[in-house]
Amino acid sequence: MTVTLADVAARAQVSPATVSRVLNGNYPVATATRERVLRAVDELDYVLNGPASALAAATSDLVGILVNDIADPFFGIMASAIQSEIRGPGGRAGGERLAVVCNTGGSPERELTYLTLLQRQRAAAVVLTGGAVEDCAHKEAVGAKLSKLAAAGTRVVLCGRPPAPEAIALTFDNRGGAQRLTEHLIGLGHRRLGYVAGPEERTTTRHRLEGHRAALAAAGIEDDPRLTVHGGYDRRAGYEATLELLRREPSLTAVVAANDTVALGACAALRAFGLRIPEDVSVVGFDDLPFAIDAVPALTTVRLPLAEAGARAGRIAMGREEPPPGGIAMVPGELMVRGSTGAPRD
Amino acid sequence: MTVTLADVAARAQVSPATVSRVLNGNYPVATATRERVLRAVDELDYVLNGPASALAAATSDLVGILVNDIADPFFGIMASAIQSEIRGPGGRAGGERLAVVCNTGGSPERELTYLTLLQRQRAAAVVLTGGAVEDCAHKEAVGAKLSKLAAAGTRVVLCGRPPAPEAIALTFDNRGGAQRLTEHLIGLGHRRLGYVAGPEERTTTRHRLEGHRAALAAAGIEDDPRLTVHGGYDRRAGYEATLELLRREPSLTAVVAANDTVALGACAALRAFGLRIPEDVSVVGFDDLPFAIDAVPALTTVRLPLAEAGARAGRIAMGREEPPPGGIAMVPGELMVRGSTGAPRD
DNA sequence: TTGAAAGCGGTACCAT
DNA sequence: ATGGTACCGCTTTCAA
Repeated sequence: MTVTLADVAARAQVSPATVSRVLNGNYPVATATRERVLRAVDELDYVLNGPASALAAATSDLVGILVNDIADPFFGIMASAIQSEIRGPGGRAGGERLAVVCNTGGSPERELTYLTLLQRQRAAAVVLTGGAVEDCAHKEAVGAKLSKLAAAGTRVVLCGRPPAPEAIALTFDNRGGAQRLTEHLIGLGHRRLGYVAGPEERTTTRHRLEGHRAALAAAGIEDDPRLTVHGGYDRRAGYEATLELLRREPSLTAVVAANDTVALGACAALRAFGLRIPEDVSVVGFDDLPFAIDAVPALTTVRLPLAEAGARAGRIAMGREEPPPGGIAMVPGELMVRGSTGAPRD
Repeated sequence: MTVTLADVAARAQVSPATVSRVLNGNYPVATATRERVLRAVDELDYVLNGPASALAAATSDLVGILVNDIADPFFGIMASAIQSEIRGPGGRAGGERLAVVCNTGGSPERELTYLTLLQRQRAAAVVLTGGAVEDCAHKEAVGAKLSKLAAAGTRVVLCGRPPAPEAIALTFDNRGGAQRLTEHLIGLGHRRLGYVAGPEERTTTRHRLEGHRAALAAAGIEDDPRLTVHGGYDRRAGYEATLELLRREPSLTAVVAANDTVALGACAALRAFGLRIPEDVSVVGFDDLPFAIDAVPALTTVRLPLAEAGARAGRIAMGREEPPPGGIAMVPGELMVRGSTGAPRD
């Protein structure tokens, strides 16, 4: 049968309480005793029972990370950064925390389901990453869940989505970044810009679009609604949206994509159309994904220190860093131009 | 305080046992009773206590997925597919399983640590993805851990690494794929091929390299050791290894990369050197990542049905699919040529 | 079909 | 510094 703490106690000739104290290291234990216990642990090849421990202590070592699309490197980088931040002291039983990466696929229902699952597991912390769905009912449901989680002692962090009273937030400057991206193209002389937006009803989609429109307005360019096409935050969506843009307005000289993954799809569509980048059409994308660098020499991106943002989220989640004033930290975008986005042809 | 199962029982005027049976749905309960219980659950907003449940039932709903690099889309795709496969009936309390994506970073120690953590959590299943480290001691340690996990009722699946007696394996044809990749270039007339290998002591690295060498040998091309450079499975490593290759042999006409991410780095390095792809140098990579498609029109890849492989791993992990004969299933690669890898210049 | 009650394996308070 | 021991909340025989 499986070895229990009592077995270890018996072998080390101490009480279960002492073994527990040694294992958790949060209580003074005589050195000789500790060694005896550790030896017994080793000899019996004892492994702590997580559920039992979590039950008794009313908390677990799990840290939930909700992402909209785990196959998107954007979230992989975030998750990676958070994960590398949650290790270290403070956790139970050896200080090892387990990151639980949950893939919501952008679905509101699954988001709630996962939050319930994490609540059920008595997670130590929960980090929600990426844009949030802008649906009133859903927003309320999530808010209620987060409140309950927080009340139960789970630390809650929002990363890349608007702040909420229930949690600490780490936000990106989506509006500002998008605005500067479009300004950059306008500065090069572009006037007919296609915009490949993200999914409707997503905060990131709306904010970035607002930034784009602000830049157009500031330059006195009419905002033709036909030049904005919505779709998912994936490559295929970028591909199809761009084809649609070309159908609607074959003479456009630049395409702004709501994120890098979408930008890749846009590039593919342009090429499929026989257009060269950036000689015929310039393409810019939001975010700063390593792989996008190679997609096309002239890809321009707004650099978001994603890894750093993720690391900060992790630190905040684990309570190592003082929550920012008002519970909100803003991570500004930093414009980065790679190669040259060409000037318009005609 | 938090609502417990006993509270629900009291409100529904039944015993805790009945509530438990309703929640787990694995026992006959009168319809009227069930409804009364469910109403109480709803009214009290009851959430099952996972640890308590796991403790009593001696098993949990957690499914561990070990990946070498969560920021690499390759693993994101795998994890995503597995995650979407593990839902459904069979799990405890509502059939909802929680995928735990663990990022080992390719480190043997962390791999073992995570396995221990999952063992501690009494995980329902564990899926190890990607190439394994080829160190005898480590291999033994992992084998021992897996045996214990299996003995404790955890299903163990290996996906993309060599089979082991302790588990069911789902393998890729690394040797064959790599061989055909190189054969393809040789067929185009290339004779001076650089090979950007993965990290040393990794099964995938060795097998793909073996395939490459087999192709060279079959074509009667000398295997110059200077034309093989090792590095990590990331973009930066591919970049640096390619620079090193160019330094050693400026006249090479093609580069074979051990995976797509590395291929991207190789492309970047060639461009930094002022070389055009594929006019000056052809590049091919292993795997089939969506983003790689856009990196350069002529990128050639070996197509691995990653999502399907991941899904199968998930199914096997959950016992929905019969383990393959001998516990091993082979997922063959399928050569896919995109655009044209050019013939050598001279 | 339902209830009673004995664990499951630790934790942490209270003693000593 | 260490031991004794009530719980933690749910599952699951065994009875009724």
